[in-house]
Amino acid sequence: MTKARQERFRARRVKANARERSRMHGLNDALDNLRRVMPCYSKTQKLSKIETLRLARNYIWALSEVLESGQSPESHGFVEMLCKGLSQPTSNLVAGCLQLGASPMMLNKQEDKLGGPGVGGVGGQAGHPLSYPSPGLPSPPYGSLESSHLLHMKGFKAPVYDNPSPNECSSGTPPYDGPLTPPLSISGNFALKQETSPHESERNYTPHPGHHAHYLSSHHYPTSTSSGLAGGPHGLPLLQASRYELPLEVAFDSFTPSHLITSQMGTI
DNA sequence: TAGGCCATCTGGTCCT
DNA sequence: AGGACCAGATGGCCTA
Repeated sequence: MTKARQERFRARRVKANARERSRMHGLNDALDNLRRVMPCYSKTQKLSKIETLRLARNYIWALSEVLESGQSPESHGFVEMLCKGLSQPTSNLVAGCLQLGASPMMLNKQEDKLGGPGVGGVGGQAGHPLSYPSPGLPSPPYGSLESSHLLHMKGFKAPVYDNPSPNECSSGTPPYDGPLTPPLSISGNFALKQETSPHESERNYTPHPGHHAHYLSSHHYPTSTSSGLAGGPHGLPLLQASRYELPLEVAFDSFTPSHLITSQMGTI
């Protein structure tokens, strides 16, 4: 191999690396967008990639069940569906989000709220990273489900998977054995216009950057006094922020489960 | 220190 | 040839 050829090869490799980085950044941006529409989203306490995908699958599945069977999204079954196959920390996180007031995580949210910019409130949709196809419709279920749609569940118990099946996967989360295909297509609900990540154009290559986000894992489990689900930091989408900023009464009044259903029905 | 999670690099494969 | 996609390897960061 001549030196010139070696240089060409090297240049090609460098170019390919840059493309690969860019591709993975795009993938991560998409994953981040997915995180934002999950029932429990926090910029500072991110779900891991795998847990995000699992929760997303469960979320679609659970919403489909709600639509098909008329089951209340406040039901225990709904929460169980959401938590199916998730790791225990994530299950507890989801359950904690859905319990709101009683949850230690919500206390953390409250703490974060105090340190936040104070944005939010009803009608904060304009700041949401996703634009809605029908501005006149009630808020989409995502972003408010965990607080408003299950907020007043009384006596709700978090489904904790203490005894995962023997064939659980290496990450410590049990394999999902439920139906993989939702009983009803709700793809329309997710046909949302994507916006380009604000960081996309300004992202520069930094080899092995430090990790700034905390991912939910067994180590980051929010029962720890120091961690927890922090919410409502600067830059939170308004709708997202509203979940943390709204007084509970407002959240109750504004986003009832029936709103969820009608919103869902309206978009189909 | 171990384990989990991540970003990046790299070579292989497939497609245009 | 070059780009997209994929999976394995590697090493860093973080927490218990």
